[in-house]
Amino acid sequence: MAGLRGPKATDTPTVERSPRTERGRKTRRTLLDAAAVEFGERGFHDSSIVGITQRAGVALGSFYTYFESKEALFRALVADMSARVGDVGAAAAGGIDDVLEREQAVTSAFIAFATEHKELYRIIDEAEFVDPATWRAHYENAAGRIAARLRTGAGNNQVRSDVGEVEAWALMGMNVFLGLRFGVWGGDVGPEEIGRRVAALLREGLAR
Amino acid sequence: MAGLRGPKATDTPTVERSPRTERGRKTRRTLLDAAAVEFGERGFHDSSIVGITQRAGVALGSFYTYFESKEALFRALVADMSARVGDVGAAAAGGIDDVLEREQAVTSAFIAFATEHKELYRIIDEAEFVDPATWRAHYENAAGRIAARLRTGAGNNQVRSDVGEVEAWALMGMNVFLGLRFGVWGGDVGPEEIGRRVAALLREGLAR
Amino acid sequence: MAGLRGPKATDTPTVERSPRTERGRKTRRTLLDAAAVEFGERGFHDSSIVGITQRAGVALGSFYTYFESKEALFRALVADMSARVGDVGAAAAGGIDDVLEREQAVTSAFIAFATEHKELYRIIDEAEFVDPATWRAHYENAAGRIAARLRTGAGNNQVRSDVGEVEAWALMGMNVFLGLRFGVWGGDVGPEEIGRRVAALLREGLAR
Amino acid sequence: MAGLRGPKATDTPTVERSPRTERGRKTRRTLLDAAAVEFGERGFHDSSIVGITQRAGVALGSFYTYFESKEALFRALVADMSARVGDVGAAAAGGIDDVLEREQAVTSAFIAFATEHKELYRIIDEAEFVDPATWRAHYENAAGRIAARLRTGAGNNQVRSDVGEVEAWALMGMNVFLGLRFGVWGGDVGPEEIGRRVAALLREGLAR
DNA sequence: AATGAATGAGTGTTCATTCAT
DNA sequence: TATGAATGAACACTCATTCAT
Repeated sequence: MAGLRGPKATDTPTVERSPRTERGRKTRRTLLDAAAVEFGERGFHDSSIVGITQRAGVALGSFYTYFESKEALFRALVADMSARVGDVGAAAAGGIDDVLEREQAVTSAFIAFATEHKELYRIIDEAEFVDPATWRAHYENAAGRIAARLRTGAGNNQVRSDVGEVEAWALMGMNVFLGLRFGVWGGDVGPEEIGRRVAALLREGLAR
Repeated sequence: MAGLRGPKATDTPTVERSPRTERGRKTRRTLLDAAAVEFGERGFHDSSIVGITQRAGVALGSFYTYFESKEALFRALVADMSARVGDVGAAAAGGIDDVLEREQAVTSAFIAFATEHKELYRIIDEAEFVDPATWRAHYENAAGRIAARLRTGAGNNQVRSDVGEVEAWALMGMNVFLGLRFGVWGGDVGPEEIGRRVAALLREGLAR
Repeated sequence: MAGLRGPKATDTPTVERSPRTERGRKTRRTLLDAAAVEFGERGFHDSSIVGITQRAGVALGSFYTYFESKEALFRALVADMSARVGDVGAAAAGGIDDVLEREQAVTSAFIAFATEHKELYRIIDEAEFVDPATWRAHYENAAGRIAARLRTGAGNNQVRSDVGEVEAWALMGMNVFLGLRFGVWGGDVGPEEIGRRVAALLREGLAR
Repeated sequence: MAGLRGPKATDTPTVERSPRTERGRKTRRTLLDAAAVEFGERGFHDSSIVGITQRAGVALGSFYTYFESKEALFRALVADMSARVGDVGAAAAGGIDDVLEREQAVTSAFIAFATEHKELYRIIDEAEFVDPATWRAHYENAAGRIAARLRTGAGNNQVRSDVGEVEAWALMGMNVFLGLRFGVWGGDVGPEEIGRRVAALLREGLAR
């Protein structure tokens, strides 16, 4: 990422900055949580390290004991969020055999998660600009997981045999936008209802 | 938006600084085009006015003859993109009576447009952070147009009578993500095929 | 040079920052002079850009209109000083045929120059740490010029035929240290007298 | 020296923090050696306490058990180097009665020492900026020792009676620059040969 | 309209030093 | 003595914006 301010970077090899004591682990966690709030509220560029450390009740300099840079912190947060979203989906899907029921459960769970974590979108979305590679990987992985779930169904003769990557991306797009509209922004339609409607769409389309 | 730099910001409401002469109109256009490229390549924050004016072959100071601020320029670009996307949809939909055929045409047209304008997403997506109100309005409008199109169909008894906002957002999500995956990123599936598959999904769902 | 503070450097290619207007040229000169004083008084690391611009009566940001970095400014200054020392020597040597008379003139002129420009040593000496390549080149060039002058004499049978690089460096060392002791630090022995004594040493050694 | 960072600096006069145990003495030595390498490689300002303690395999905090500050450590190193250079000269001069033979021996020994200790110059030279008083004292002492040696010769009628401080500084300058050029930088002329040539210069000058 | 020099608030990062354990 | 987490002052550098010409 270009355009950062300040003088040259040193050649010093990047040393792992993992805390060695329990106290250290706690401080690192505090910083991560404060950062999630700050980034969620103000976005990456309008967030500042001072702001984050003040929120965390930690000295400015302590930040660099735990993270290499503002970007590195952001990346850590994106990875965290990405993994949590994946977990939510996996948990919701677990143990359901019917493809469409399964997707209904995943959609509902995801909407619920977005409702609870309004900062999710601000962080994942901004990764497009701050850490494009990770951002792209996030969606490719998610689409891959959806495709895999659908394929399981295809093997079982539950969905049309030509269902593939296009449908996976379509389904992901639905979930993401419904999560934005009815999760993050809020509204009168709840996660359950959204799940049901997506499932209906997948089951029979929109046609009368 | 916080975090702006530089001398006092005026509170004067943004009046379009419209050029009076032909030469002026040309300069303004040059700047807009340069900005689209710069923002598309580097994002809002890593783009600079100097960069844009250099690309445009215009003196730094001249920028402020045409735009009130960096943000104002960005807003102009977002509005432009947003309108063009709307136009593309309207043009594609025009004159088609069958709901699903119509959506198929819109999807194909949109994917084709995204393929041609890779900077589209970088600009619309970043509006979430630079100009959230406009960004939200962009999607609300788009969803509204989709809902209206579907409703036309509902009135005609072509789609289920309970199809509403949820389905509109779902459809918009599909289009957006398919445009990203198969338009911007590129791939072996063309706009026509994508349109056909979305239409199939809308027509009969995924179930066998 | 490692260890500078601040974020990453941009990839932006180094554009020449030469002033295009007369006003600009004047500002650049003001900055250079202020820098010579600041670096001379406090050394490179304890000098600050704010300090330099304040001395120059110029805004902080203006600095970067003329110099790429603190280091670049320092390099410019070293080059300037180095060239001036060379000029002083050349001017003093010009037109004198006798080798030893010539060196006497150079030594006197150099001591006088050092007396007038106390910041000379602080700047050249610190280049060893800030810009080692230039620093080394400075001395290699100076030694080369001395060797050339002596060789002229050797060709004329004025000095021993085995006089070479070793003697050039020895002579340079004398001049530098005498310039420090009797020029910069000051004292009761003037440039003329120093020149005479060095010439005496070169003419007949120290032996009785 | 200005520009120090970190929490309040004590004004307590520098008391040597001498280790009480054998283990402590060893740690202190390790730190000194690591510092000589680090300062030699990177210079004072680009060296860091973390870097030094890491090289030494010692915890950061332990540093302050042995040295009051980064500067105090540097001063200790300068003093050490300065003393060693003096010892080398004294050892080389010991027992030689003839003035010029004696200086020849000193020069050769010094060049050899510089060849072996490339960090010598980086440390002494940087003292000009970090600890100017010590730096000046170092050269004044060295010049004083040379003057004393020459005076012994003058008393013995071996050198001209007017030989004094100027000649001492001239000789010191030769040695220092020859040590840099042929010792630290290296080259094809060895210490012995350098000594011989300096002696020749002192004995009869350069004139044919 | 055009030019480009001038302005200065803002911020990421470094690192010597302190201190609780 | 040893450890390593915590502290915060200091500073180089960026760039949107203004303004004299």
